[in-house]
Amino acid sequence: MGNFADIIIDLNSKSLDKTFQYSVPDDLLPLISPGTQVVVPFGQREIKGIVVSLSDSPKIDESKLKDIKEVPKKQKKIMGDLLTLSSWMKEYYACTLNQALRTCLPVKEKTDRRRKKAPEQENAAKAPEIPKIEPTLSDAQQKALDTFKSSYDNGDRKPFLLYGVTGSGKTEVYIKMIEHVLSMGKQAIVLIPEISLTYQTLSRFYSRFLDKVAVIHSRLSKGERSYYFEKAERGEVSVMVGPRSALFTPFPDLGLIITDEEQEPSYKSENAPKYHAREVAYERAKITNSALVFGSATPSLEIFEEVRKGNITLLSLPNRINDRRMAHTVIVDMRQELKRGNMSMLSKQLSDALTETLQKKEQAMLFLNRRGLMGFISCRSCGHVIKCPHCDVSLTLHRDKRLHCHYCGYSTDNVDKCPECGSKYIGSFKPGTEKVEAFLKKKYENARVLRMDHDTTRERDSYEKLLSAFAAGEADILIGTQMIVKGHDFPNVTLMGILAADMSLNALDFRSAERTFDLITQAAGRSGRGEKEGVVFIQTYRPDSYAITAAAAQDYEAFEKEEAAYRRLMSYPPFSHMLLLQFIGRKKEKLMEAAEFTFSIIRENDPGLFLMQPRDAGISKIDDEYRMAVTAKDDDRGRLENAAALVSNALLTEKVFSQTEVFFDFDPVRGF
DNA sequence: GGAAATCTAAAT
DNA sequence: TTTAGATTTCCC
Repeated sequence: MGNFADIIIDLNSKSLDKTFQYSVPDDLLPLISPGTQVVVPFGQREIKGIVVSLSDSPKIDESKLKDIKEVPKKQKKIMGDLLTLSSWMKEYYACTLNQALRTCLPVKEKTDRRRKKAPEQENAAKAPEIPKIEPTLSDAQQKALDTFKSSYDNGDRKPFLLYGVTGSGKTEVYIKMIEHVLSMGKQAIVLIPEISLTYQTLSRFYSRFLDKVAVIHSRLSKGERSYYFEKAERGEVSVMVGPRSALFTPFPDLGLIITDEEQEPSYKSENAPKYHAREVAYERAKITNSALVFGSATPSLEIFEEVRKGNITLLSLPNRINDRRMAHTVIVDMRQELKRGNMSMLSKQLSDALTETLQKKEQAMLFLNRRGLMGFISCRSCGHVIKCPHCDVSLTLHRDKRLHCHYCGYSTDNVDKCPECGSKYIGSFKPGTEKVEAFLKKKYENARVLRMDHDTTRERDSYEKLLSAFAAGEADILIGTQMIVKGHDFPNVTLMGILAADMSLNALDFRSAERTFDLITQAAGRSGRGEKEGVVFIQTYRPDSYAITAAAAQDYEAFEKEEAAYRRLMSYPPFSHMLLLQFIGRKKEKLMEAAEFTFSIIRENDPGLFLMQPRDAGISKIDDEYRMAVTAKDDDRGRLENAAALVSNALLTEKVFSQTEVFFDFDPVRGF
């Protein structure tokens, strides 16, 4: 019985997206079932694989079958529900089964010998420090919790959206929801966007769940992550908090998945399968009969549309706890500033407010989503822009007096004359965080300025160090990119300046308004979280755009209404589905042939499908690789899955694809 | 993903 | 005709 095993080989190739059959030696028989990781001979060498099914008969000539070599001691057996989830991902995202399995089994089995300290001791050390406060819930919080509980107890598994402004106490509601499912002997997963894994949020989970909670984040080594997953599997922890990969925690009896800040783009995976944690959470909850909760202050249009259709139950937390007021917001029209002769990056209003804030010994945050000194060097005579020789992007000047590419890491000396026409009138435009930092240090001599961006947070723990230094009042101004706007709670911050609010608005991407609204709203939420009232200045060249005005008014519904109308008109998600076929390769001509071929076979197979002609990607070259795209749209996602499957099969047989890599991205969240 | 097998073209 | 280099084919 079951002497033959169908195995997926753990090699990343489209041509290996099928099972290979092996015979199971008698001594290994009791160890093997679907989901077991094994080592098998494959070609000349030995490769890992995963058993997906067992059978009693060989499907090819038995003499050709090889034996399974071994079942590794430290073996990662994939849970039954994750195996089901993998097959779903394969179809839904048009990836190989191996890619799906790797995603669901994200930890390589190589245990890190150099683990510095046993992670559970960290927890134990942290927990007692923090008083176990159980705040009494507000009426709205209590109501949300009661609705969840009764629905859960009734076995109703309709998902929830916990919709509450920043500071309305969502975390406390999550904690109570988790306690409820834990009391039933189940386990819970809490997804948080990478960037908002702050000490403040985490310490609340630690103090309430003590050693029952584990936290994973990208700074952990493979071994540490593996260690927590094993604890989860053995039932030693019951709550897993982490970024999208935490979704695949192998809990034996999962009962609840919470996705906080569900609108965050970091929930979308960048590599195949390009899955969205929101969708996978939906599916895993369905498979395991778990409850599902999304949380947001600015819900994605996807989730809000589901609420509107009645597929998701809305739980509202309309007010900040202690009825603390939202900050006062001011839109500053930078075109007027320019007219008045103010060429500076700070408007008169913002710089006056900053002076006042510093005088009052309060703190200020300035948000600018561009790092470096200057994001653009161009010639005033001929208009030539200095670009990266390997990428289709302009170079950024940094403080080391060199020009850097933010995409491939290339750098070169700054220029003093135009390399095209030789003119010495070569200018720099678009200041970045470094420039603002330098400017502030000069203008406000006595102010202590901290900068937080990709460049100042490279080292391990530097992120936490910067934040805790600012929280401790060791600086007066924090200037930073989007990593400063999420989730942090600095009670002494009373001023937030958003220096270039339309930057994300100008991205050539149908989600740019949504992203802009979200960033501004989040940023605005940083100011005035303590006793003192806060103020927010939004500097923009497009003061009338609805993303800006709605964010300034902290009016989600107004924004959602406008944006939904636009998306509906253009048949963009969530009112339609989109398939973005991405072509990447070193040979431009080959790429074009592949894209054109793809276009024609889809067109031939489904003539009625909305399909756009092949085009260059928004960034047409990165790291010497050219990029092209073909886009399809349809209400019926299945129709797009069919198109993807068609292309996927063609990849195996058609040699036009030989020099080109093709990626499938359904309902993309960022430009390409 | 990598080794072996097969194809391709240009050097002898 | 040889041979290195590029491309394709297998792998249970």
